[in-house]
Amino acid sequence: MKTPDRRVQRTRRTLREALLLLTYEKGWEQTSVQDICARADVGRSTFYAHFADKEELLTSGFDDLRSALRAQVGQGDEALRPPLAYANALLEHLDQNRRLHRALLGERTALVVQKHFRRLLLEFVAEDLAPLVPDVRRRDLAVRYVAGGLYELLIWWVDARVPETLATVATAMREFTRPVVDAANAPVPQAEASGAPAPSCR
Amino acid sequence: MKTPDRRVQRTRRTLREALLLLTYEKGWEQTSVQDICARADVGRSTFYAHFADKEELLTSGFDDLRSALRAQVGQGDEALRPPLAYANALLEHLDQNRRLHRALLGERTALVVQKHFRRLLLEFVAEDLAPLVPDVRRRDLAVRYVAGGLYELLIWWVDARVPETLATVATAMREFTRPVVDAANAPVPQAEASGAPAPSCR
Amino acid sequence: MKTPDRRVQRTRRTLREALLLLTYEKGWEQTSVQDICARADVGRSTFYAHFADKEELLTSGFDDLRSALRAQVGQGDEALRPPLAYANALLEHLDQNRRLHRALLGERTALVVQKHFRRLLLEFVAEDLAPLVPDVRRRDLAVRYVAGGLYELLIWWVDARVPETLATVATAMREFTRPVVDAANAPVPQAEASGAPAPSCR
Amino acid sequence: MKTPDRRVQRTRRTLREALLLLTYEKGWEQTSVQDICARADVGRSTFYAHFADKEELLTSGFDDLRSALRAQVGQGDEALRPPLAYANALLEHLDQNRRLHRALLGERTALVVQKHFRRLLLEFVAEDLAPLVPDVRRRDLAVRYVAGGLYELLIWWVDARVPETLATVATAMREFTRPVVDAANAPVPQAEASGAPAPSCR
DNA sequence: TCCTAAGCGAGACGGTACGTCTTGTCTTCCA
DNA sequence: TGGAAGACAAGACGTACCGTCTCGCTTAGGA
Repeated sequence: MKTPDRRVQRTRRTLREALLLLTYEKGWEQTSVQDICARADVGRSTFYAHFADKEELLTSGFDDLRSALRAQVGQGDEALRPPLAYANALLEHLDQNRRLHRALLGERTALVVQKHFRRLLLEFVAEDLAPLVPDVRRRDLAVRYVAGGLYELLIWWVDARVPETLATVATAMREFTRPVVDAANAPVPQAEASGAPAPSCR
Repeated sequence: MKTPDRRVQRTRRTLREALLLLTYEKGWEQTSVQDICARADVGRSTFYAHFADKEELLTSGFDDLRSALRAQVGQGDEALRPPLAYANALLEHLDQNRRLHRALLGERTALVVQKHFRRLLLEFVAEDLAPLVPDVRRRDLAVRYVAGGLYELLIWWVDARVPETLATVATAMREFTRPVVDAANAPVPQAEASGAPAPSCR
Repeated sequence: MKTPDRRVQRTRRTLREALLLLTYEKGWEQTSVQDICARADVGRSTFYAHFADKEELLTSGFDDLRSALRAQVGQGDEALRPPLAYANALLEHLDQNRRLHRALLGERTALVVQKHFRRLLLEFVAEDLAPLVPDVRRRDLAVRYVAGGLYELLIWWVDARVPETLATVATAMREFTRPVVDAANAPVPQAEASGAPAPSCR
Repeated sequence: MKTPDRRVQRTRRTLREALLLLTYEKGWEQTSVQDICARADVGRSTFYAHFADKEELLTSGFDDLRSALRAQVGQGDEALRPPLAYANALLEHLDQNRRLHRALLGERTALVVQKHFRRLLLEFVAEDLAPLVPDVRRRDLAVRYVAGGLYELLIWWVDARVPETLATVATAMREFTRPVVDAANAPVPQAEASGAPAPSCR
């Protein structure tokens, strides 16, 4: 059994905080390991003793959101659980830490952060659609589309100067997603059926 | 009237080619200005005489795609033009230069490239929805959602090891987008109306 | 036979003036060819059409002083001409262009300029001592010593914030030099005769 | 109290040696920081971690000569100590490292090196004359003259292809200097007293 | 008076060095 | 003995000059 060694924990925590603070201040890419260490008052070699990258440092603290959302989804029967159950929780989380997330997801963000967040969304959406769209290939397409739509919606909302209300966005997320799911379940049309007579109910 | 000076054009073109080639080979971030110059057989100072960054070099050549697509949209009456008119052109373009675009948009890409591509999509989708969704705020939401969906679909397709056929993706793009547009035009429900009486045809 | 073409003369003159002005303002080393051309309003390629270096540009204009002084020495019989005949002329010249010479000879100067000036002095002193010190080897030593002494005296005077009067320096130059000449003509002591019985009058 | 860390010392020493060697080989100005680092097998960034310039590197090692000479002067009573006590030590030092000093002081040298060396001489001569010439202004003049004379003599000797013997130069230094000191103490003549009756003993 | 050779500006280009910055490894010291 | 401090190599960055060159315009000076 290994010793926790409080110093180690303290060091890691301090580094994480410094990273977030600096990312918020200057953007992810402009934040160097040197900066982080300076801010955290930690030797640079110490940093590398704990993490290989600043990316790894970020990753190390990224699971919090994931598990928080996971809790929101609940443990009810999968089939009965409504899709986008996590939507409000997610929006509230973003809303509360808007400044931080703006730094992490906004215009100046780095790939790494996006990657994690997008992967998170893909994962959740995939779970959502799993019971709803039986055809795997259709589902795959839909999952991408929906996850992408949600992602764009979210970062736009987070980064907006005067954002829409939380409720508006939550509603839009659901309203837009539902028909996509329906479309994914509709029979594949032969061609791009030109002037479809009644496209509303399809 | 200023003289074009063919040397300048040649230099810039050579540099652009080198950039794409190297990005394809090693990824955007791993490609240094030095590499580009070496490959293009151009002095490093010459590079900086033309571009401030490798990013600027990229940007400078990014308008080709934009205008190519713009051409596809055609000049027909805006109201009659079908949405996503550019979809097939775009997909074909991506398909033909799949290797290059995989480098530019795939997993290892840099933010910069994504930013440009996403901006491009947002722009086109915005034009598409402008005549279709009168309410500005609803349209804004929908534009984001659709653009995000398309983006995710596209990069997934480009990066996939065994991708779906072009037709499949094109169809999906249209099938998923149409009902979102419809939803954007539907009257806003009061709340997340739980048991909606007749939510379309579902 | 070639024609002078006044433009050439004008260009060279303008460049020389710009060089001096800039050297005065920023020091020799800090003055780039670019600066000179900009100041002279002359194309950089034109500069290189005339001179290989900024050093060559300097050198090209350095003979004026030399010939001016040469004129002062006069054409009288060499044996009768007093040593340091040029001293006052030199001092007056330095005094009149003190600001410029401070730039050229002062603390921030470049080697090149020093080299020229010191060579000039060596030359003149050598001519002075030629008729006065018959022994060649002794003369050589003395020439160096005297030239060095004069040089140091001059640049100190030129660079001094509150310089001595011209007359004081001129007198010192002569007073210090005369006994050195005498010493050069004195019989060489055998060794550094420690307790020299009668080392002159000291 | 801080620890010396031998690596630091080693690095600095290696760099100094490389600098001298290269200056000897190619001249000061032609020696780039890159060269020095390559020769010393030291990273270029390491160089800049220690010194701001190659000039600073030179300066940092310039005190050795100064203190060596200082040691030669001894600590005897100042009044009794003979002037130019350091002359032989200096000449011997130059003689032994003639090749190096030829590089540092000879024709191709840079200002910086000259500056340091001339300052050194001025300093020592000033100390010599302090007890010998009471009048400050006269002394100042004499100090410059003598230091300049010595400097010119020395660099000429160092750079000569077939130099005079050390003894010859040492003797000349003393023989030339002594009467200058005398002259500095003589009453200032009203004019350039033409044919001084007994200039020998003045 | 023409017209031809030159002087000239503008500026592209390759090249070299600079001093700064960041990264990740490795060594040394200290608690 | 393991963590903190920091020396170090490697190498990219963007800037500043350099000296060479090519291109056209203009402007003498000789025909």
